[in-house]
Amino acid sequence: MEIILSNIKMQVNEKIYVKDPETSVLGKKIIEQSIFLIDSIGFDNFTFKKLGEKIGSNESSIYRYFENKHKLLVYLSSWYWSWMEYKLVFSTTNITDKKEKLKKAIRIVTEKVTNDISTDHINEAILNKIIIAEFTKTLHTKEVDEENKEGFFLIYKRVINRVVAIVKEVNPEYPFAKSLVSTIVEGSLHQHFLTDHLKTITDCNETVTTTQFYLNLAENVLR
Amino acid sequence: MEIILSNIKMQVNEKIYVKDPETSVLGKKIIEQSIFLIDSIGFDNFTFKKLGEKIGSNESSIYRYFENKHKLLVYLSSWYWSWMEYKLVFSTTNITDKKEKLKKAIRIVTEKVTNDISTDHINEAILNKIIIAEFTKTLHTKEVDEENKEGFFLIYKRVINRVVAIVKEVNPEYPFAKSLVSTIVEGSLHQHFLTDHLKTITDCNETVTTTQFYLNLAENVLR
DNA sequence: CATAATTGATAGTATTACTATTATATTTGC
DNA sequence: GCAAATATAATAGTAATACTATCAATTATG
Repeated sequence: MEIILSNIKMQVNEKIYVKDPETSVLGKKIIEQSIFLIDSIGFDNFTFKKLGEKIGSNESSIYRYFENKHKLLVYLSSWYWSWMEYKLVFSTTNITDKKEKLKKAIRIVTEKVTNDISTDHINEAILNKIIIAEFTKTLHTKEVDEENKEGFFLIYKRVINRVVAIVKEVNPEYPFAKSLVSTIVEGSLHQHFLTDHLKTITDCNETVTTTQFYLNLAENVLR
Repeated sequence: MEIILSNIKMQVNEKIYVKDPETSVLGKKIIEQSIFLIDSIGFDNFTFKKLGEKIGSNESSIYRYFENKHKLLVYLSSWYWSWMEYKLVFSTTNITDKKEKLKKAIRIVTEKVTNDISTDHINEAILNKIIIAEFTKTLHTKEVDEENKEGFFLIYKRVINRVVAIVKEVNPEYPFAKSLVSTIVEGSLHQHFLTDHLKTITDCNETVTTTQFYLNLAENVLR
């Protein structure tokens, strides 16, 4: 994974940013450091002013890249799902056994990310922590419908539908493929969150993983 | 349901509010109208000033009931889950068949709420809409752990664990009862959200319901 | 009816979420 | 290598948010 992705640019919808952060040093610094800052203080407490101080730049310079912090979070999320799609496609294409293919796909989308150093300025492990803690906020706004029309969530939906296609190969008769996969993808983020914060309502931990739970679930549902 | 609950006060943790809104006319007005206002403009755009204008009261008066809008949302959520617990207990206690009991429980926690007029000043159908759109925000904060220690999410966790107990009656061998139920409860809110906003990644709609999907899921997983 | 408690009105602070302007630095194209 | 274009920094300013404090007016209760 490390070597393969190092030179590939993740595709992110142009409407999400004012100026593409990948095209300049400052832009990359904004992305790199916003990940650390959001992880440490939480998205609600995160402001462009604080980020500016952290990277030694002016608040107004950051506004030239992103309209507001919500769009920045949408950008980070899009990047994450784009990266996830890559991992998914790359590690499932050559598997001929349908069940094995699905197992691999579920592993990819439900496993916690540990240090994958595939890209220079983005720490995927910490970005994964942000997605677990904050991704839901990109969707739960009054503007979802408009932003969905603009294509802000396209990559996320594409990841889901790629897994749906694999599910349908395994069991074409199962009538809830989409709901099953969206439940697995969103649910695994939730289970990771519960493992970290509300342990009394989850069975997942370091030994029994979220991935095991969903592998078992999918197998039972699709047999 | 209507008659039974009309005189029962939902239990909400005292630490959530400054002054119990159930003890005064203004308090009840705050609860009643905040539900309508959050539903119409969204929680992110909701402010105590706007609520004050709506109910013809001063902003500062609202602060005497709730420290901030986050606590108000936690209050509404607690009330909701307390009400859900009531419905759950009431409609499952006399069912002797274990599988039927579980089916009923899943129906209760996954069905969309349509006009249940059990309480005078709280519109449960609209509160259910708020829970679908905003409940996740009560958990996804930097203060989750402290608030969890204070008992802010006790009722929610209790609802989950009541269903877990029923699951264990049906199949004591199944090793992921907690994760299954937390996935169903949280996942059903998510599926309702997808039905409303991201239809391409769900199978649930008016004819094929979220409830049917989860009934099918639970049956397959626990057989 | 007096006292206590509640609510309303006003004012004020710090922070957030921006926008606009201008000066300075850095790139790039010729 | 220099001029022109572009990017960034610094400063200032506005409106809204998220409160807190004070005091007067109203309402409840013993």
